[in-house]
Amino acid sequence: MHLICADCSVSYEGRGKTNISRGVRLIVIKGDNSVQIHQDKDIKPLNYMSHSKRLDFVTIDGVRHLIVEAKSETIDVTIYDVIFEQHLDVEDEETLERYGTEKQIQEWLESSGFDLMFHGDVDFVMREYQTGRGPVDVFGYDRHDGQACLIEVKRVAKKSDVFQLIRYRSALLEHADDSEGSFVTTARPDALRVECSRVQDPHMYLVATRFRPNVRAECEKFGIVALKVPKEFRDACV
Amino acid sequence: MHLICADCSVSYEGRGKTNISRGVRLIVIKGDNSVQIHQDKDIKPLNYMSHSKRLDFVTIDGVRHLIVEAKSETIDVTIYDVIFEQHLDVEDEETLERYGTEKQIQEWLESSGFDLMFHGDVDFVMREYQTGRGPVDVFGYDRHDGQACLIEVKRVAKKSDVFQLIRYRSALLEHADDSEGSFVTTARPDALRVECSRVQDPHMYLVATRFRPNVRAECEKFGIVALKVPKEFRDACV
DNA sequence: GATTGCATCTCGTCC
DNA sequence: GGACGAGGTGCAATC
Repeated sequence: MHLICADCSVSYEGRGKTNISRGVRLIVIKGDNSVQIHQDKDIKPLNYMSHSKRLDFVTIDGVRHLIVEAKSETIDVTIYDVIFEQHLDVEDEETLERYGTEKQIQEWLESSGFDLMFHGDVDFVMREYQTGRGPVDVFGYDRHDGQACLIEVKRVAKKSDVFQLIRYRSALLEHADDSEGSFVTTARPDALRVECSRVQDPHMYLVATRFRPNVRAECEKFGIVALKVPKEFRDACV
Repeated sequence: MHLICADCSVSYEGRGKTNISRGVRLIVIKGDNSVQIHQDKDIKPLNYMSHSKRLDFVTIDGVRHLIVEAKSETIDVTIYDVIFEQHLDVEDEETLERYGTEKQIQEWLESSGFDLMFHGDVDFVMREYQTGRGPVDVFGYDRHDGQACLIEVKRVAKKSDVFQLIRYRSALLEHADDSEGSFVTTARPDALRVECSRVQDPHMYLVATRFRPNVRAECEKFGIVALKVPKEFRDACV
């Protein structure tokens, strides 16, 4: 890792186009050739480049430049004065362990949380079921009336997730008109089938650890059941 | 700005939950009390905190900890060994100037680009018109048939933008059923009106500097006109 | 290599 | 302070 604190100006051109005039910033050049230029505030760097092809220090008209180039992108750092410079040996093979992600909620539902979540009313069928207008996170069916259950899983539920569920529902109904036989089978050895004739009014569920304000109300408006992930999940996440 | 290169382990709990075991990393503490912990790869920090309320170095059982706390979030950095430490005076008031943003495309359309973009077929009415299911970026009306024009502006057009336009269209049609008089007026001094009776089949436009693959095809399927922002805009962006 | 969708998204902006 | 949406989003998983 190469740290430079310098009085510099930066210009970028590529996917977008930016300029910053002269100022003192921290330049971090990492072992993977990624570069980031930080101000003394915010998490995000002012400028950056993740997969640079070239990385050169050149001198133009007696002024030092750091030129970072990638496929169709360039950063030009004009370095007027170096205040501090340091090379560091930062060896670290560890990877971040995450808990409580959306994927883990889905896995927990599939492996053990389903009955707790739906009180035994819904059977798990499969994940990532293709509705015809994008895949719904979890597909189930109702034990009582045999209706299809569209279950969207989110860490934080937003209003747009409500609309997404509605889109899935209408796509499913369109699909039901077209096809003759039954939905879904491959995911389970027992070839659980949901008869098309019974997919007249798919149930919709929005499962999340947190609901943004108004989202529960929005759910109610469209007949979507909003369910909070119980603490049993969090406990299962070590 | 406070830089520490240290052998450390990090645990975070709050919005999510993460752990990283021992390794050598760079810790950056900025003047706004934000903290980030970097490996020697990637742009994004391994862990971070943007608006911390407290920031303490404490010693527990002879081991130094950096505790960073925000409202319902905590990072605990266990510091086993400091390899390098430095305080830097990074003063920089400059802000990033961006060019070619979505907002700038909208402004360019409104101020001068509209006729170039729509060949004089569409009149500009207003920006951020409320369709009833979210605001469309630009609202216009067709000079020839008087139909409402829903114009979505994107830097990069994705498939979901197509669906968004369709949602706006159906919301507009619902709205047209409900109301009696006319749409929109306040934005222009000449009180340009679009009669409800004429909003039977709103035109849809997707304006972007770049289209993801398949998006143009998707537009065609739903009768949306896909328009590329001309180079005149980029020239106007200095 | 291109695409898709999550994220402790971050960050501005507008209410 | 919350909500909403853009982003040079970054990044991993998937095809």
